[in-house]
Amino acid sequence: MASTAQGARALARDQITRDIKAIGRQHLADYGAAALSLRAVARDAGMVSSAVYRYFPSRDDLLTALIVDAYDAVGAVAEQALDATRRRSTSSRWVAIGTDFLAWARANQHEYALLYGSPVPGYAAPSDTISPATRVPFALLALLADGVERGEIHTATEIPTPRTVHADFAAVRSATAMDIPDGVLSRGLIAWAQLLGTVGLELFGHLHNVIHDDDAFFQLQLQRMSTYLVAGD
Amino acid sequence: MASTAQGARALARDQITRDIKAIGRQHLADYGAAALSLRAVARDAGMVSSAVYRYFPSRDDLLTALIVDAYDAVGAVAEQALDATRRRSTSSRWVAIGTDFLAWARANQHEYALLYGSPVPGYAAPSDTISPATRVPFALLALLADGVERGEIHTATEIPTPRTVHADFAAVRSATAMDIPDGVLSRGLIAWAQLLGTVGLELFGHLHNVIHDDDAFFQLQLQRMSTYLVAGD
DNA sequence: TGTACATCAGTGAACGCGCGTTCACTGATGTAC
DNA sequence: TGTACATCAGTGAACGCGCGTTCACTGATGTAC
Repeated sequence: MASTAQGARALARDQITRDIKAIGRQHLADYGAAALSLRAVARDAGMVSSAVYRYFPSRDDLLTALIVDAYDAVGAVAEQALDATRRRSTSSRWVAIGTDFLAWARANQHEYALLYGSPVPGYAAPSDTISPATRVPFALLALLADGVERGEIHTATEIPTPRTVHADFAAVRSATAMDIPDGVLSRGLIAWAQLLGTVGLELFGHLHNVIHDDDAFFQLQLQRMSTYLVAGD
Repeated sequence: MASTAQGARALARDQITRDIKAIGRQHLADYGAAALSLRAVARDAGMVSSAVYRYFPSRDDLLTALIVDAYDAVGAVAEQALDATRRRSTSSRWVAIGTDFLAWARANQHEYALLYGSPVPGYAAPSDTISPATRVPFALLALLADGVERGEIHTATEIPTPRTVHADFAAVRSATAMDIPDGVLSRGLIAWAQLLGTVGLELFGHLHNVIHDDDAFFQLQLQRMSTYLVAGD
């Protein structure tokens, strides 16, 4: 109960805050982040524009709230995929996470662009967004740590990690308390970049007229990447 | 000479067109694509806003011209890297192209975002942009074809290509007249996506406070990817 | 070489638009005694 | 249970802003004879 269920006024406030965010999300989906306007949201919410200021102190705060929600949504998708596949091989878990990630991105194109595309001009993400932003990468790291522990991931490597990068990787290990060797982290970041890159290629239209069966293509690439992730160097 | 050197009026027209584009490019770099405004460009060009309409029929046409220029610029970078490394191994050529590509992206962040980031809201790229957009991918395909011909790229694969994707890949082969096997094309697209993904991760700030030596990190990832590209499956 | 006309770059005012944000206000809901 | 006051959601008007685009115009540059 704590802070959730207080007076009727507080309940109404929470509800309307949610409504405004929902409308904002819809506007994001319809027109994109740069076009998100408090006045338009207010219109759709059936209130006068100044009323929205009772809920969000500025346009950017609304945008921040939407970004946080989006990071949480896609983070939950990744975590859930990780959970649901606990019994499967590391490589097939990678494919599963990637598939769900793409599905979310397709269903929420503008939110995806907001999180992983070019930054919104004039908007500087505040620190509130940092922690939710780590949920997906964290889930991927957990997958790697799991795979290493199970002995499913090839850990030896012939490619040396530069000293400075080794230090950064070591910091990741201690910050997450996950014991993932340099080579595996490097390969993991390749796979993560490849996932983002492929989703971007599809969503932003760079595969138009080149790849026609997007699903089959994406599966093939995920498959290949997952093999590399567990067995490559 | 043809159409380049005509009367003085035509020369002046070309020059001012170039000036306007240069200022537009600067505005892109300073404020981003969504903030590109004809009025602001006109101000900086020392003309009244309506005068710009003598050179570009609308804001979107100016944006299109900038996009075409940017695709041509980065395309030239890739082609030049390909040319300059003709004597080197396929894997080191990949690293070279990737390095130059990143350098261009860093030096032209907003242009990079314009080409490979999220689409500009409300702007639909006209067909004029298609052909310049293919220059980088085409250079990469040429690298792959070269590598295959020289026998430097491992062509066998244990991962089957779905029928529909095979058809798309076959279309690429016949459109480009380059004989690149399915598996190599698939790996090439992984590498291309990985390159875009990694550049995006860096430019859009997702490696902040995680990776500190960006150059070393990028080199490591390029290195690893190039090994996979020529020798992986 | 000189004149008459056509072309074209650039001007300045105006159009209508939507935006973020502020502010004094009204009236309903909640709280303390 | 009832009254007095405080809190707060929502109103409506206003501010100043920058934008894309149009239009009738002026004056300079180019072209045809």
